[in-house]
Amino acid sequence: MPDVRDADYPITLPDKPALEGLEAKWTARWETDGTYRFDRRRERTDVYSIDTPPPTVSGSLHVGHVFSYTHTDVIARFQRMRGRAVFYPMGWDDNGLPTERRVQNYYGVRCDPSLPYDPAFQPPEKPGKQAVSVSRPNFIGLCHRLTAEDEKAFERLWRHLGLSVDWSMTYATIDRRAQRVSQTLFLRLLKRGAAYQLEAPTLWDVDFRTAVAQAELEDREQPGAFHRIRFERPGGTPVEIETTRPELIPACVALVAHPDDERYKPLFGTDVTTPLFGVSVPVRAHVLADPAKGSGIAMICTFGDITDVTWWRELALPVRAVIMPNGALRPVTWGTAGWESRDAARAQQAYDQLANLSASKARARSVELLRESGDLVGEPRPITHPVKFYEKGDRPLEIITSRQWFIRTLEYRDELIARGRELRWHPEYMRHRYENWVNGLVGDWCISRQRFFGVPFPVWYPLRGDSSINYERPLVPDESRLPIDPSTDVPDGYVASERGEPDGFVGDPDVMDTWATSSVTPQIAGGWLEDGDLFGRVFPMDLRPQAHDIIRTWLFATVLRSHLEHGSLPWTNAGISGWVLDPDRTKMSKSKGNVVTPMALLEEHGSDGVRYWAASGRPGTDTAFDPGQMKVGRRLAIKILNAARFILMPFEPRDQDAGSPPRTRARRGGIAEPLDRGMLSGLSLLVRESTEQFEAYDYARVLERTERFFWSFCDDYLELVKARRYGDFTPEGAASANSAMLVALSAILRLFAPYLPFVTEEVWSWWRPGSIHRARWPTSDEIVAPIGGADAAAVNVFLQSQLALAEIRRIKALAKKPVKAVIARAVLPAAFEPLNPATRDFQAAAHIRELIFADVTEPDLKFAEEPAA
RNA sequence: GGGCGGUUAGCUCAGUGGUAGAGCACCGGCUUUACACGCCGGCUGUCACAGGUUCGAAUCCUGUACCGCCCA
Repeated sequence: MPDVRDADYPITLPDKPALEGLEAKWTARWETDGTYRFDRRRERTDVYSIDTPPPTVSGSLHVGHVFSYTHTDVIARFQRMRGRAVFYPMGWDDNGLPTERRVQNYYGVRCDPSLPYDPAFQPPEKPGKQAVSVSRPNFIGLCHRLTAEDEKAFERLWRHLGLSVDWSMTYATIDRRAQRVSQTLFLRLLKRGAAYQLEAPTLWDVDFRTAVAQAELEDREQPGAFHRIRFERPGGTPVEIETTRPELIPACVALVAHPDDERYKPLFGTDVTTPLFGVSVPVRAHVLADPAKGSGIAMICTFGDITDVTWWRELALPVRAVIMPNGALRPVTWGTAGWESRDAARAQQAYDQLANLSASKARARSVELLRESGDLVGEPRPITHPVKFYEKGDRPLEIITSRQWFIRTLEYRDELIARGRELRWHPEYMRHRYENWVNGLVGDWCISRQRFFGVPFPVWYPLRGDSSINYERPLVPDESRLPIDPSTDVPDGYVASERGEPDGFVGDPDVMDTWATSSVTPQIAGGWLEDGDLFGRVFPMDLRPQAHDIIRTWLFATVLRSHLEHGSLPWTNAGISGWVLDPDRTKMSKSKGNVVTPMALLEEHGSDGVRYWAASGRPGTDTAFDPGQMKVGRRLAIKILNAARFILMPFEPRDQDAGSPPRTRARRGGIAEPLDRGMLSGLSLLVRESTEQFEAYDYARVLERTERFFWSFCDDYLELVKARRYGDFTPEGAASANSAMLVALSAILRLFAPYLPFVTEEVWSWWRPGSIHRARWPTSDEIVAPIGGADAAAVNVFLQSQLALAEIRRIKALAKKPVKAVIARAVLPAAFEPLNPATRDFQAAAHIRELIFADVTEPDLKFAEEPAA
C-alpha cells in the first residue's frame, strides 16, 4: 500500500499524454501482475464476493453487456480499494437452446440421439442445404467447439473494457464441475422429496419439442377467431359454445358454465353431443367459466389452454388428447376405448381429414367440415387475443401430457417471500417484481428439457420383463460417482449390455432446464463440494448483479435453490441493472437491427469513455444509448491526463529570465494558504459522501459529484493558485499549493479509479508505486490531516474567491475583453470581502492591480490601458 | 385487470420541504506556457395536469392523463 505522503517516488511524465493504447498497455500489465487475483487467505468478513452473471456466449455481444457489467466492475473496484478481497469470477452459460440452435445453423447439423458416436466425424466446411444428422456425443462435441471460440471473443471484450475479473477462476455451467454440482444438488432434492417426477399436462413447444416452464412463457397478441358451434342435446334445443380452437372438438370432454349462470343451470348434469364426432360429454359448472365471454358456456378439451388443465383436474374429467409432441393431430381409431362415438364411422371419416395436420391446418379444415355439417353458427368472428408462447418459440405452445421432473416451489411460497425481504435490493423497488412473481406462481417448477446440450438427470430406470419402464423406482448413483451421463454410464448392479433389454435399465433421456443449472452459480463458482475452504470464504455471496427482466427466472431460481440446500440467501445484495434503450426509447435488440458492436464502440470512444456513460446509469434505470455521453467521458479522461501533467510538472517563476536555468521541482511544505486549505476541506467532504453513497450502491451519484468537483478544481482552484504555484510569490506559498495539489490529485484519481481504470492507472504510474486499483480508497481524514482538520473558514474564502472570479469573468466576457485583460482598479460588493485572506491569489488570477470592497451592488471594473499593438 | 417505475431546458438526466440545476446542443468571445480533445460567457423552464397538507411543495398526500416495464 503506497503511502500518499511519500514524496520521494520519482515522477516520470510523458511529453504528450494520450489515451490511445492505454487499454492494451494496462490489461497486459494487470494480467502479469495478478492485480485482480482473489486472495483466498482472507477471512469471510474481509471478502467481497460477486455472483457474476455468466453470459450465454452464443448470444450476440451487445452494448447491454457492456452497460451492466460495467456497473458490477465499478462496485468490485470500489470494494477492492476499500480493502476487501474481491471474489469476481467470470462464467459462461453455454448450455441450452441458444447454443444448440447456433451449432445447427453454423455447422448445418441436426442431433439424432439414435445414431452411434462417430469418433472421426468432421462437420461440413459450409452448412449444406440438408442438415447432416449427427449423434448426440458428436453434437455435444460441436457445441463445446463453437462455444470455446465464442468465449474467447467475450473474454477479449471484457478485458478491453477493463473488467477486474480474476480470470484464473473462470467457470462454466456445462463443464464437469458444474455437472457435478447440479447433479448432486438434484439428487439431494430427490432424496428429500423436494424433486419429483410426474406424468402431467405440461406446456410444450412443438418446434423445439421440449417442455417449457412458467417462467419462460410470454403472452403475444395473435389474430384468431371466435367460432360459434352447435352441440346437439338429445331431447332439447342445441347448445351453442364459442371457441378459438375448433380443431380441438375431438378432444372435448365436457362443456362448462358458471354455477350461477341461470341460462345453463338446467343443463348441469346433462349430456350433450359433440358435432362431427358424436361424442357424449357432460355439462359441468365451474367458477372459472366467464358468463360474459362468448355465449357464457365453453368446451373443455384436453388440453387447449391452462384453464382446461384446471377444469380437467378439479372436475375429474377424462383425457382425450389429440395433439402430438410435434404439434400435429395424432391418428385415432374411433369406436375404441376412450373414443366412443354415437356414429364411429362418421367420426372416423371426419377425423381422418384432420389427422397428421398441424393445429392451424386442422383448424381450417375443421371449419370447413363444421360449415358443411351445419354445426357452425354464422361465420367465424376475427379477434386479437393473447396467446402463450415459449419466449424463444415461433408457434403457440400446446399442452402435452408427458413425464417431467419438477422442483417443489408452491409449498415454499411464504419462505421465499421472506427470503426476498431479507435480501437488500438496489434499487429497493425491484423487490416488488420478485414478490409479484412468487405470489403468482401456479405450479411447481418443471426442470426437464427434451434437449441435448445440458446437464443430464443422473437417473436411470429399471425395465420390467416386458421392457416397460418402471418410473416408480429410479436408479440413482452414489454422489461420489457424479457427474454421470445416464446415456453412457451404467447404474450400479447392472452391466452395459443390459441397457434397453428386458429387466435391464434405461437412462433418463432429458437434460435440466438451463435455469436449473445456472441457478446454482454461487455453488459452482464458489467451489462447493470440491473446495469447502473457498466456499466458506465466499458464500453466501455479497452481490448478485443482474438485469430486471430475469428476476422471475435467474434471481428467483437461485434464491429457491440456496434456500432448499443451504437454508440461506445465496447473497445479501441484489444489484439490478436497467436496459440500454435506443433513442426511440425501445430496448436495443438484434431483431430491431439497432445493436451496436461493442468492440467498435470501445475503440472509438475509449473504454474509459464508454464506461463513463455506462456508470452514469443509475441502478435499475433504463438508460439511453448515448455516444455523446461517451465523448464526454473521453474528454474527462483527457482532462485528467492534462491536469495531472500540470500538477506534476516541474515549474519556474514566470518572471524568470529566459536564459537562466529552470529551478528544481518545488518543495513540499506546510499547507497554510487559505485557498489550499479550503479546497482540501471541500474534497474531504466529497470523499466522505462518496464513500457513503458507494456503500449504498449509488455509484452513479458518486461519479457525478466527483466529476463536478474535479471540473471546478481545474477551472477555479488551479486557475486561482496558478501564479503562486509557479513561484511568482514566495517559496512557501508555492510549496503550500504544490502539497495541496498532490494530496488532491491522489484522492481524485482514486475516486475516479473505479470508473476510469485506464487513465487513472496511467497517471498513477507517473508518480506512485503499485497499481491504483490496489490502493486504499481515500478517507476524509486523510485529506485534511495535512491541514490539521477541516477548515470551515477557508472553505468560505475559497467559495467567495470562486464567486468573485466568476463575476470578473462574466464582465470581461460581456465586454468582449480577453480573459487576461488587466484591471487597474476593481470595486467589488462587500459580500465578497471574505475572500480577503486570498487576495493575492485572487488578484493574480483575475489580473486585478488594485482591489477594493465597497457597499455597491455591482462590481465596478476599470480596465488598464490596452498595450499598443 | 393488478403491480412497479417514469413525466424537470431543444436532447440526456440530477435534484426526497427553503431563490429551479448539470452536461450536451445552440449563440458569442478568447493564440490563456496543463489541456483548442481547451477556456470564458450567454440563451433556454406553467418542474405532465388538478386538488390537498404546509409559513413555504419539483420534492409530501389524493386523484387524473400519458409513456415504459413486469404479471394476469
